[in-house]
Amino acid sequence: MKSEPSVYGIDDLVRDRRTAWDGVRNYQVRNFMRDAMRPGDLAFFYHSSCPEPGVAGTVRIVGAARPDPTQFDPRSAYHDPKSTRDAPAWLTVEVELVRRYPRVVGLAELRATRALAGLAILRRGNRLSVTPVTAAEWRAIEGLAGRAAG
DNA sequence: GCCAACGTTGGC
DNA sequence: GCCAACGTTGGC
Repeated sequence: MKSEPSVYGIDDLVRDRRTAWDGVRNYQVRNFMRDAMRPGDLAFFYHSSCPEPGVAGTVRIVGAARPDPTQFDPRSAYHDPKSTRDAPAWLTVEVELVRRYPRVVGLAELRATRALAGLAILRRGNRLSVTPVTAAEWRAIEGLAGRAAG
């Protein structure tokens, strides 16, 4: 799950412990949250569009997808005037912090790891803010996170 | 700031 | 339904 740390980063989640993953305005990602994510599932927290892009930690999904309240809020940057409460266009899931990594596992390191050659987020042109991770990819990244940099 | 890539929009 | 224009994303 990608987020820009200048908007909401892992340190914000350390403070909040849990948060609504709101503001998703992409249909593929909405469907993924609705159909593929389940309470108890684990996910990586990825920092994007920042000086040090990479995996910053892990989170757990703690609730089923529900309508994203920000779509109804005219004051929100995520307001969607076309969406109605009868037929909400956008969903959010709740996540809680599992672990903040001692260091960010950087993009270059991810790319240099053979076990991550197929990682969705590394694919050219990938723009989805939520993408699937295989069990093997999960283990590989956790392994990198537990290792000293270099 | 640049650029590639992709999703969305809207005219036809 | 096609497709060009446009907006957004995200690494560099």
